[in-house]
Amino acid sequence: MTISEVSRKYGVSPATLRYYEREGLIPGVTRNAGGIREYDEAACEWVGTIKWLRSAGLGIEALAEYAALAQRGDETCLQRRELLQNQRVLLAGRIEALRESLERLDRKIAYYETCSKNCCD
Amino acid sequence: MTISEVSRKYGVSPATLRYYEREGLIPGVTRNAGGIREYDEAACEWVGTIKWLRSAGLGIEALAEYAALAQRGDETCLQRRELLQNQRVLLAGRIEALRESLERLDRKIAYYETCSKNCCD
DNA sequence: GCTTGACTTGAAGCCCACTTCAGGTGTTAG
DNA sequence: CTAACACCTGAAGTGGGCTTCAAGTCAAGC
Repeated sequence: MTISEVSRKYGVSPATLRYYEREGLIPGVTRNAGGIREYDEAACEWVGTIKWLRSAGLGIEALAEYAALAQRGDETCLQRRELLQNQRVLLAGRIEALRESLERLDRKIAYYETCSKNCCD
Repeated sequence: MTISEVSRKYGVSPATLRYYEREGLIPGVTRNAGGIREYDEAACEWVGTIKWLRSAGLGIEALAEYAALAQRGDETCLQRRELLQNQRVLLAGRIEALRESLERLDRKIAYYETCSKNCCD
């Protein structure tokens, strides 16, 4: 697959794909004779994985670490699991904080609905 | 209250308080004879409100708009409510997306726990 | 042979939300 | 008198995560 095909498939811009690769997030992207990127099945799936791990809040650095571990093979399974577990804790915390903010926002909106002056804060 | 007192009370740095004020987020901060900021009760409470609205995901621009509306008085109640309702929708969407990512992350971690090769993605 | 279009690279730019800096003022303590 | 300290200002810098730019390469079509 070419970069533009992968781009279309996952909704990630070519520039971002190049950026991810530079940062070591997508192992195994090769070049053809003319120097053009060639994404094989595995590289392509990495893009998908990275995309959703990004949406789970993992930063570029954490993903680079994860990708580096994955490249070292099965012996790093435990470390990768730990990495994801740490990220899971962070994510759960963020969600909980947002959930509380949402509740508070709902209470404030409710006050605005019984619009008696400046309401709660 | 001085800036450093407000800073301590809400855990917001003096630099950030000045920044917020510059951006119009904290109406009604006055200066004493020497030009030093004087936060009255209302200004102080604004800081608290802004702090949690920030944590609810409102950006500086939205907060500036909100503050501007609030300064125009009770007649802007409806607009403020709508602003908050729009932000509520955004926040709920973000939470839902994160919740889905968390579930997916949990599934991936579970696969790592029955560690048979590279697991799901 | 020449243009077109998709690709390449390194470097610079951008947005957001601050943070840091440089230089200055005003009040208080010794 | 001066040193310390908390404050002030405008401007520049930072970090994360891209995005844009400039300049170049290559294969295909006319």
